[in-house]
Amino acid sequence: MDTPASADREGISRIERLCIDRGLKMTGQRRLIARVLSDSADHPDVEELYRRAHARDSHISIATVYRTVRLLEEKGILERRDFGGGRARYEPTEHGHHHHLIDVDTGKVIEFADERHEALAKEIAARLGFELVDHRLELFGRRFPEAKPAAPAPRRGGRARNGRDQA
Amino acid sequence: MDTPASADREGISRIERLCIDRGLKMTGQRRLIARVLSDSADHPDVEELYRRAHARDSHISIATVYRTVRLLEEKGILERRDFGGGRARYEPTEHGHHHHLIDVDTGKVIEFADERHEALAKEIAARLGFELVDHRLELFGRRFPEAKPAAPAPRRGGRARNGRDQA
DNA sequence: ATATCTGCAAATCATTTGCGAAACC
DNA sequence: GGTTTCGCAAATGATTTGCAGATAT
Repeated sequence: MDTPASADREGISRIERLCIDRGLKMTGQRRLIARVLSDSADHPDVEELYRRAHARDSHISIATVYRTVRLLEEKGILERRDFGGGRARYEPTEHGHHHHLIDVDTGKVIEFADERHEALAKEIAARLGFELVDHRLELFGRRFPEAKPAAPAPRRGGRARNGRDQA
Repeated sequence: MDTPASADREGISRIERLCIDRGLKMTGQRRLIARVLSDSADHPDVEELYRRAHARDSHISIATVYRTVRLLEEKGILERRDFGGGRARYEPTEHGHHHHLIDVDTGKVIEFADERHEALAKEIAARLGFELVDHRLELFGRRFPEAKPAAPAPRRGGRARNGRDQA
């Protein structure tokens, strides 16, 4: 038997632990969202988080997911990302400074870190007269040998439009 | 007398030239927006472009600015940027691959280019099994010696919220 | 002439928020 | 028990769009 990353034997998920440590009031829905987050290895948007949470307990509303995700971001437990596509995506704060490579065909996100890049960024900022507070690097790439299956341009109504489209 | 970058003696602005070259129908409002863009050295958002255009001719609507800016982006004349703050910002396509340093206190954007970074990005993508299609690097920094004047957190209603706030 | 563009207002979309009811410490 | 959170629906803010009239080629 393997215990999911979320809980050790019906216990407390990693994210829930962090919430408790910061003194957050743990409601059922927060516990649920924490568990969903702990089980997620990807970078879901709010809609997706809601879907996953709703699947486990349909008594949760998307407004609560929005509120919780924002709260956790303010508490430094989550980080908001914008990869284009008009929706914010979230990932747990943790693993040191890393960056993202977005597969332009599938929208999949791959994480990576690179020491040389960290040093270079700091150096560039200094050259311009700034102390580096933060930085982000996003690579958009295509899997090496392959013909892409010609993705249809979605162009859906309303707002939402950004550098590139998401999956 | 110096001629503004937009037009050589009542003539055609740089951006308008590009529009004509791509065979766009040149209406008065497009000509105006083209001129405003040609005169802008910064990275204005649509609201700001509308303000600048409206100042020259109040017979223009913001819907037209949105439509034009999108058209020019599709034609490869403009590039859309997202520096956080919930509004897209635009800059003319031109000067080779460059990146941005955002002053976290003022929201000002400084452009820079760095050969070593270009090479490094390509190398990282390759290491991960991808051909680099595009990439973006954004540095967030604070001017070197100085105490920041403690900016109040805006937190305005509605949507709009991103990594960092804009100026 | 005629296909395209513009203005206006209404529609969308992601996200936030007011309010009374329910839950946590 | 009092404060905080929740669900719902309505409000927001950025952006898009339908439609009738105005325009560029």
